[in-house]
Amino acid sequence: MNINVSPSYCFGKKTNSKCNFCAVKLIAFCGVLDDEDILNLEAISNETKISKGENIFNQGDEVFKFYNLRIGSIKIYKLSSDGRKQIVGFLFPGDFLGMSSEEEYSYSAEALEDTILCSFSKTKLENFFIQHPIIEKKILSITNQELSIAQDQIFLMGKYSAKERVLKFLLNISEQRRKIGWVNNPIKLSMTISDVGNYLGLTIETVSRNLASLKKEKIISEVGNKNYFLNDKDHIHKLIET
Amino acid sequence: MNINVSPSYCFGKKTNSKCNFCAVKLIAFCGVLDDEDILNLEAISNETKISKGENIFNQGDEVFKFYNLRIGSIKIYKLSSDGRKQIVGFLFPGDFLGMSSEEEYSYSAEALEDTILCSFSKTKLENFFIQHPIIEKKILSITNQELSIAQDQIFLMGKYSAKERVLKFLLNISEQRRKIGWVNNPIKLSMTISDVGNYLGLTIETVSRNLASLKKEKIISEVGNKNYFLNDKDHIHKLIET
DNA sequence: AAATATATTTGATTTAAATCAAGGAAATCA
DNA sequence: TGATTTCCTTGATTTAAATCAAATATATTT
Repeated sequence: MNINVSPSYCFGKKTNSKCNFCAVKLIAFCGVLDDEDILNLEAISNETKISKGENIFNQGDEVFKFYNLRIGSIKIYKLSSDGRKQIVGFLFPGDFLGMSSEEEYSYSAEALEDTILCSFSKTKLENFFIQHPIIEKKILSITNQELSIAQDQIFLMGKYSAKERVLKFLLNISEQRRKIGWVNNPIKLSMTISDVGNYLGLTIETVSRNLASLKKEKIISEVGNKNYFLNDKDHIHKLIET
Repeated sequence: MNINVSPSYCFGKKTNSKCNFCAVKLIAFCGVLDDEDILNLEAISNETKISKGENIFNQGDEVFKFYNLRIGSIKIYKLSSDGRKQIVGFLFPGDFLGMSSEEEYSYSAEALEDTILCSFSKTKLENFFIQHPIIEKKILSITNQELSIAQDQIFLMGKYSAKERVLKFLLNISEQRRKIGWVNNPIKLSMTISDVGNYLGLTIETVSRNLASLKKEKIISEVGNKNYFLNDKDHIHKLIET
């Protein structure tokens, strides 16, 4: 018996649970479970650590695992057979990762910084879904959210100018930080300008020039390297109609 | 008792079922249900007819209904507050429509031709999901497929030239026709060139010019108005790396 | 079937962003 | 700590696609 555990946290099995003290518990897919069920989920989860620049999985690999991002950030991208690469999303703490409509992952996932994930065997988590329909419902809701984000990105690439894209990107990152309860202004970017450009359908040079011009117009400030402050969010929101 | 029903189709309740004779049954979300469950689904479904140019619902409307497209085709699009419009997808027979991660529809849906849908009250269909987990699983799979299609579109808009976009669009339509068991070459387009351009992030003129140039190069032929024949699919697939 | 409206094509010109090029700043490595 | 690599910025030039413009074809209405 562990006598070092603070009595105030000592309620039955909860004591041994990492999940109940997890920083992303409330924002992640597992947040819909009660304390007992979360222990059952924890029983089938493992910790996976990925170093900056390493891939979690590659497009075309057979789907064996699903992941939940706990610490760090990830870019997901698609490759064409002639070597062109398109980043289709960035993932942050709390985000779920790895589900596909096919037997293979439809994109690759690379850590933008040293990253820690919860990993689940595909079959075990799918069985867990059957026992706990609430979590499958939550995954469906998350997938619909991702679809909506992807459709917004199609809008951006079809209708926004380079300057609007860059500004919208900064707003999106800021909004994402707010949602997970982080400081959302200024925002320190974990991805390179090259990644930002790739994601937005622009070249590095165009992103750099537009960031420079936004700084010149005092719409944003750079406070430390790749750390951007959005000076007047209301004004910025008016610049980008949604 | 209906004595006019052909005996060979006369197995219990199935007799009265429209669903069991539905042309899109096998490709639609309801195709995973057995004959008995499909009758239960039919009991909560209604037929909705929409004329060409009419909207099924609008972006921002509260979600009251889900739909399954039976006959016709639909464009789904997003509007920004300054009036810009971006088509984010086209839907065809068998496609499911109307689910959102929010309380409101995140896009508008307009019929490209006279269209017939099965409609379901949101709450009734969600209750049906609880009784029939297999169908919720199917909806999750469909949503993941849609996400993958949206990510492919992001790739197209970020990395493909105008000519590649137009050719890929024709290939996609052809592939979609094949999947639902229709003639997939030639393909008669139900959307305008303006819609195609909007969807691909191009102007009408650019689409028209590129179709003309593909015709000149004998890669495609136009056999009747907006009816395109893909002359050598193997060759075309080599032109567009995936 | 003619009249009107809508959709498409083709040409001339412009332009936003890409490409080419080179120097400077950060990050990583030895 | 200095060396090396990777990343970012800024300038000059090019280019693919947009825009502007007008004619033609198709669809819809009367």
